[in-house]
Amino acid sequence: MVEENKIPQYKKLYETLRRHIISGAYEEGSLLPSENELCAVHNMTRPTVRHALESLVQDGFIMKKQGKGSIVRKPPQDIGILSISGTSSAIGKPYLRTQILQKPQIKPWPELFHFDLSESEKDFGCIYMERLRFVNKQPVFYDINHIPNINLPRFTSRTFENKSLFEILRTSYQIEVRGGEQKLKALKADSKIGSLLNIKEGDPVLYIERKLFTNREGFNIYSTIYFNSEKHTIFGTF
Amino acid sequence: MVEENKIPQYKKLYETLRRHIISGAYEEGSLLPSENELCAVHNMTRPTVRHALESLVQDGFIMKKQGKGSIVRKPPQDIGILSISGTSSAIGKPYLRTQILQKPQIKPWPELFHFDLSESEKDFGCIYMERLRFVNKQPVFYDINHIPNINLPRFTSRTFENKSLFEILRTSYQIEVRGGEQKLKALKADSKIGSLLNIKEGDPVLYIERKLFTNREGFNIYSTIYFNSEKHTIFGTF
DNA sequence: TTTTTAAACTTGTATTTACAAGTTATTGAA
DNA sequence: TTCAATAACTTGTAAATACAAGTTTAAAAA
Repeated sequence: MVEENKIPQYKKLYETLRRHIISGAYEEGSLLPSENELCAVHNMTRPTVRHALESLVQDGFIMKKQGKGSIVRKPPQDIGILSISGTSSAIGKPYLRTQILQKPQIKPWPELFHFDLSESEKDFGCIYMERLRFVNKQPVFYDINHIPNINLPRFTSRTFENKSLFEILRTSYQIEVRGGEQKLKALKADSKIGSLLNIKEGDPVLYIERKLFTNREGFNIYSTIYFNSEKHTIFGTF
Repeated sequence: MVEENKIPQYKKLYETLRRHIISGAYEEGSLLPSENELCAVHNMTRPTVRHALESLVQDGFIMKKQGKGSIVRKPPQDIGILSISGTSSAIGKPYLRTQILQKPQIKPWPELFHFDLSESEKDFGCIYMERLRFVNKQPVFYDINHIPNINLPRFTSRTFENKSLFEILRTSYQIEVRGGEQKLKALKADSKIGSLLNIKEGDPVLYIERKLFTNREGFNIYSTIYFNSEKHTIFGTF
């Protein structure tokens, strides 16, 4: 009878609540249904519900208070790239458009790469994609992503327009970002970056190199980001 | 019979294991005792032990692997400016020199402030200080700090040379940073910043505004940072 | 009316039990 | 000896239960 049921219950509840919070079903500062109510509604026991809520706390979607309840926190709408929680919902949807400059394609790893690769990562190729993100029709965000091509069926044929790369990895492949490291600096835009981000050559841009660890052994995501901070800032909580 | 026993068992186990890991009792990459062993040794049940281990995972002290065990991770000594920590650990200490440009002094809050202040913060004045940090005799780091003047006896007469502001707050006043929010952007250096950081006017600098929450209610630390990323980057793990 | 008390919530901690799933070492057969 | 199957580990998920502790609400007493 149970067949497609590979995803743990607490994770399904996590996804459900997360979706509801992001979509605005719960007011910021309001209370989630109590643990016992969630038990009844979703037909689980309290430890399972609490497991889901703990993940939501960890990702900054709720704050718990003993005797009170779970308070909806609604993580920053804008670019939460600096915090682990925000990475998937990096940009608030209403004002954001994502343009795929380079659809995901399988390539060998670059000769000169900013980070050291594990053997398993080297053996498999990498999936490469470039995106440009717009806020209010202004380009603010140019990112280059390298993802090891380890068991990601149909990945290159998926559509990423207005969808979070991390959301797809998490919901379709059960790959979750567990942490990472990053380097930041301010750079002068060269002609390519300048034209992509619609700023003058020589103007300052925020440059970020990131390596994101996931729950899958030897599976790291590598991103290079150029950010136009003329009218926007990168926001992060920790 | 039970009297002093206010701290939950899982927390005590967390502290014990954390202490052992930091002290070096476990080799990096080695395995912690299995959950069942920990149950037996500390006389607790597995959920309790797992609760403690989850906290250790969250804090980066171990990595768990199904079927294998809990792998000791020994988190970086210097956490870096982008995660929860003070700026003094942003860069390896040996090469860092700190110059106090403006000794801590009590002032009113600025008229125009980047962040909203709570009432209690407004009522008390603020302590203001400016620092310039050098790596290899090159200035890389200029920071402006605003701290609410709430019960910090003798704070302005302390010496901060080569000492972490956050270390003093933690050890002398029991104030710990619990989290925060920050905004980042790339800016052109104006003449003042350029001369301070020894770069040309118009060169890009990394600009950071931070609000740090502490364990004391209504006590937040506000910092503005200009970073010379010509030869250095800001590194962070999360 | 105001204050205090108690009840009815909420989340926090903890035990006990069971089985699933991944890893490693051992055993047995080729 | 070599390889494959198995057993004995490990952590992961989940249920059912109990009580502690903090918060809110409503009832009772002043």
